[in-house]
Order: sequence, then structure tokens, then C-alpha cells
Amino acid sequence: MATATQRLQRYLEDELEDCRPEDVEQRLDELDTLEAVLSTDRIERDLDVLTALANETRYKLVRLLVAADGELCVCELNAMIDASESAISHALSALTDADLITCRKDGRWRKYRASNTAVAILTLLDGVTADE
Amino acid sequence: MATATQRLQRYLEDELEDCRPEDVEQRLDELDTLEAVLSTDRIERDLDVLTALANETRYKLVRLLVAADGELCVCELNAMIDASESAISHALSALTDADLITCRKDGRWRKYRASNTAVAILTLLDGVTADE
DNA sequence: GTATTAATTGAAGAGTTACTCAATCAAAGG
DNA sequence: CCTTTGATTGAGTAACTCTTCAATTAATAC
Repeated sequence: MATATQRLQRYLEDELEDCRPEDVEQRLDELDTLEAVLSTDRIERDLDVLTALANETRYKLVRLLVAADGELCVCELNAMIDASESAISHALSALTDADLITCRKDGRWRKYRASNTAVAILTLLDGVTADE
Repeated sequence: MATATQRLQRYLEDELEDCRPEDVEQRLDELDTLEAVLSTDRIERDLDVLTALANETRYKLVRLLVAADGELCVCELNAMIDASESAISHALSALTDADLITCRKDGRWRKYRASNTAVAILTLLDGVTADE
């Protein structure tokens, strides 16, 4: 089997065959620049957010909090989502870790609210998944 | 243990204790409206997209294709991402299913491109995960 | 036709995730 | 103090996901 580098070499020669060797060099430079995009720690942060949202229970919790446009008590969320108290609590914890929601204690009730990030992402999804 | 409904009842009476019974009714109506937000099939579609992006290999592939602002050959992606040929192929397949990328055959090479949805989501993430 | 190469596909196992159950914490009321 | 109630936490497990490996497809070259 050819290595990835060998295959890439052949591809570039194939694609740019009527071009000068400098063009191959330039393309390799471009790919290096592209690869650098993967070196940021933004990736880890983005994956945390995406992973937190990529679950039905957690997604629904965020959807409700965004739609509520304000605080909701855990007991209200429990009444609207078909999952156990414990499952919802675990989900809320994960969402808090990802900074998608925030928590406030009020007596023995706990109230959650969607973060700006959560609002932005769900609003965007509403747009992009609609017009396709 | 109290049922979710009983707890909600107590919460509303507690929160709105100096209010009239109509206020409790109104709040229950509001919660019904909120709950309706979960009945759309947009949820399934959003979860497909989020699930597709919530994986390091797939996320990186999309990142590269968005940054490339055009087509990239599988062999180019292979050269930039530290995963096996097969793993990348599976990842590309999942991303295609979620409409995050599109594929075009060119001889024996296959070229992928980020969809508008993919561009929109990554661009948004760049913004929201930065300013927090 | 055969050989080679680019890439995909399916099955299977290792690894991860999300729920359940029981125990616990924390606040309020008696 | 003890009890009740709202909610969280941790351990265990069932279910899912991702990668690997081998086989296969599809295109080009000979």
C-alpha cells in the first residue's frame, strides 16, 4: 500500500501535470497552512460544545431553555421532558460544564437559563437546517 | 416520591403564592406552549448535524474543508489528518449523510467540499467560543 | 484481458456514553 | 433536633460509537 504522502505526491503531479514544479511546491505550502488550522485549542472547546448538544435529552433541555427566554426550574423541565429526574440532572450537569446553561439556586429550587452560546447555536441551526 | 406533576404544582403555588389561581393556570399554559417546541422534526435534523460534528475526526475534516474554501481530494485530507484511510472514509460518509459535505468524482480521485451548513456552523462556533 | 491504485464497505471488537438505581446533599418546616 | 422535599452524585450496566482489518468496487494503465 502506498503511504499517504506518496499518494498525495502522485495526486499533485497528476492534477498539476501541465504546470511547473513550483506549482506543486506552492500547493504543498497551501496544505501546510490548512493543516495549521487543526492546531488550535479552539477545536477542543468546539468539540465540548458539540458533544454536549449531540444528545436528545440535552438538546431538548437547551431547546426549552432557549425558547423560555429566561429561567426554568428543574421541576418544570422534568414535567416537560420524558426522562427521569436523575437523567435530567446528569444532562443539566453536562450542559453546565460546556457553558451552554447556567444554574441559580433559589431556596430549594434550582433554576437554569440558556447561555448566549446556546441561544446563538440553536438560532443558527433553525436557519441552516430549514433552507436546504 | 412525588410525581413530576405534583412537584410542579407545588412549585407554581410556591412561586406564585401571592397571586391569583388564574396566574397558575396561565403559567401552565405557557409551559404547554414551550413543550410544543419539542414536537418539531427539526429536532431530529439538528441532532443529525450535531452528532455528525461531535467527533474529532469528522470535525477536523469539516474544519479543513471549510478552511480550504473549495474542494479537497481524499488523499489530501489523508495527508493532513492523523487517522487511517478507512476511518477517514467512514467519517466522510457520515458527514455526507448529514449534508455537511458533498462529494464529486474526478477520475479515480474523489473530491469533497463543505456545505453551506458546515460553513455557517463552524463560522458561528468561531465567534461564540471566542468571546466567553 | 490483468495489474495497480484510490477509495469505500461491512463486520467485529474495543472503547465510550447515557441511563437506572441507591445513596446523599441541602433547604425548609415542624 | 427529625422529617420532608428538591435535586444531585456515583457506581454499575446496557447500548451505542468509532476504529481496525479484510474484502471489494471503480478507474486507469498496461
